[in-house]
Amino acid sequence: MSARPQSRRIRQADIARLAGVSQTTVSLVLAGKADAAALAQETRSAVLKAARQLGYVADPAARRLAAGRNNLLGLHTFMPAFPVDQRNPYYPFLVGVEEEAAAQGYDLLLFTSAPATGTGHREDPLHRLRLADGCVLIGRHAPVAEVSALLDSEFPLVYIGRREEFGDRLPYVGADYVTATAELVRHLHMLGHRQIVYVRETDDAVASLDRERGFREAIRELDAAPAGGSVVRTNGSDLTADLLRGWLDGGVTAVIAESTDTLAAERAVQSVAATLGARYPTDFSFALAGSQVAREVGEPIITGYRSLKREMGHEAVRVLADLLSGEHVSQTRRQQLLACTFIEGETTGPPP
Amino acid sequence: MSARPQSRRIRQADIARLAGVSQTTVSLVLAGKADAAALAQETRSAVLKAARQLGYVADPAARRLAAGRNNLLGLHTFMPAFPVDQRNPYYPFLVGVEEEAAAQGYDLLLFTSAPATGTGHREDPLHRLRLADGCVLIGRHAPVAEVSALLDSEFPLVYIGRREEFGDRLPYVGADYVTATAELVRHLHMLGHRQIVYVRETDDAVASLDRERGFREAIRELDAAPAGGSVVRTNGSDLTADLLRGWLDGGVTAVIAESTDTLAAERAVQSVAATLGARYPTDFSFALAGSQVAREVGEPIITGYRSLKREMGHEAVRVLADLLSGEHVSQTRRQQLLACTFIEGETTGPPP
DNA sequence: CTGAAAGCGCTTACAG
DNA sequence: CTGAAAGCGCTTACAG
Repeated sequence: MSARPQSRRIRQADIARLAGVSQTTVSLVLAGKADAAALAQETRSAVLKAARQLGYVADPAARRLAAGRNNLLGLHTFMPAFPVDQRNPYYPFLVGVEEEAAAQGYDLLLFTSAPATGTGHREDPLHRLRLADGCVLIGRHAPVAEVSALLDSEFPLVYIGRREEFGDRLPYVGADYVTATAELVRHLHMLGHRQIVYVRETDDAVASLDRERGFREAIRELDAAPAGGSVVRTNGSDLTADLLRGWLDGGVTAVIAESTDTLAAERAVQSVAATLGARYPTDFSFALAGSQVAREVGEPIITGYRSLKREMGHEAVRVLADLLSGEHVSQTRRQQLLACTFIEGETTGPPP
Repeated sequence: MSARPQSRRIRQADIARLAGVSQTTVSLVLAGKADAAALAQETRSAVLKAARQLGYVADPAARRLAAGRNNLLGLHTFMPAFPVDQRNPYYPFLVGVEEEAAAQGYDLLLFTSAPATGTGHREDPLHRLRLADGCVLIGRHAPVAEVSALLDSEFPLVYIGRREEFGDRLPYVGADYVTATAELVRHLHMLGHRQIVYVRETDDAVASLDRERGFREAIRELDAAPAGGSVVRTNGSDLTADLLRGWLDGGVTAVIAESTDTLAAERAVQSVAATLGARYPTDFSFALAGSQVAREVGEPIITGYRSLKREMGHEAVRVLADLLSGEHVSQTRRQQLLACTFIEGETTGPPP
């Protein structure tokens, strides 16, 4: 027994029969193309009336197959769960993408299910993105082979977050972490800090590389009053209280923790600081290369920066829509970085 | 110029040619169905090898067209903007629907764009829901004609929220507002209140009718120590401080405000109470038939009840998925009400 | 001005 | 054990 809905869908052929015209004519009228202008007004109204009467809606798969598009924009995140929970750091992207998709007149297809289809051969889960006209992608890591395959077939894709694995083939809307992180360092330097430790994730996502680069560049440029800066990688559990103690004893007065979706680095620093009973900025200044996800009542505002996630979602959809409509999209817009907003919090101040 | 990829995709026919078999055989092998077991082992390996060699990927649109289903679940709210904003009272439904859709292996189609088609004819906006295999509906009011049309064509639909406009034709997952509101009244009665005013919306959504019914029934049942209960309708602006003053002077010691997505009743009461400088529960007890949307810091917790929105989203998708898979769904599950959770807040206490 | 026909890339009875 | 054929519901040349 097939699992398809028992109600036979209304097809163009049904409309054609009711209106007394050919199925081709129905297609022409409903497509609203230039060709339709050539059709007699009464033929058109007959078709439209019949279509309305029957509650016709085109089958997206058929349309996609025959014409190559269906007015659907896809959204996929490389995560086990879709970021529909508001505390998910990716949630604001979803809001932005949804808003702009609606504004552009596209419906949004959320590729939520992880395992793809149930049928036999293990195929690339990304293939089903092709059901939509184009797709917005989000995620700290992008599977290179799968995304490349999609790009090879010229499937329209826009990534939220800078990517460099695909050269100029993959359009993206990213955040300028390099500049924002450098700004953070200059802020600390201005406050008087001369020994800063940067704690980061162990994995080399592009976003992590960018933040670290901003840190290193800023340290290097501060030649007027040279600052020491060291970069430490942590998996979250290998950062001990003794280690932090050692840094502070050795003259370190400020710590920057990279803020990613795993929260590994920031949690690690916060946890050992708590063990030490250290207080910000009395004992040392603490800042995030990124922003606080959710501040509990009573907790201090942590210095850092915020990327304009919602706006990134908007712009990603705008670029995708332009790509789909065949408009020329300049290279500067195809791969752009949006500035972050500096957050001056309560955890940074003059060195002790 | 068509927007489709110029690079011709690899099709099953290409594999068939390379492997020296028919396209049907390729389909059989790649589908991995039971039929494939019957195929000679060498035929299968030849096909698989060729497929791998050519980098074959099935076209999802074609597959879905041929198989007759989309694997798409729709979600539509009868609102101008989609409740993707976390402060929207419908947001938790979205989360629940998304989670369960993912769990059931369906992708989620958000019908976000208001105006439907881009092409000519002005059609019923609901028609495009048919794009999915089935659809979850949310909203205080349901457009009867449009939803009926969908039901007539046996399009699988599940409503979140009780509906009575469609008899037993429309499956739903609602909240038991009758019981919850009655419980609220009994709570106030137990505290000693004998004169209670119930302030509600002016429009007769099903949810509003249910809450009022719970109020009336509870008042009627409290015959051991009879309580007075009156129902007042407000559009939000016609409730004056003098009116409230009059109630209190007349012996009313508790006010229940209906909490809907418009917030009309609860805001009206809160606002005139503020004008009067009244304090809860010192001057009178205040409760919501529903729950506080967002509590500001310093504000009291308001007594009321919470519907299990996320769970309602889950169950709605489960019912829809069962409907789609052709499983029998019992009538008690087709139209069910989930119990609400009582919230004992800080705004109710003994009468002054 | 309108229709017959081919074709998009698959699945699925049905033959043999 | 395998293939020819019909068909899913559209779009799009191409005829007339």
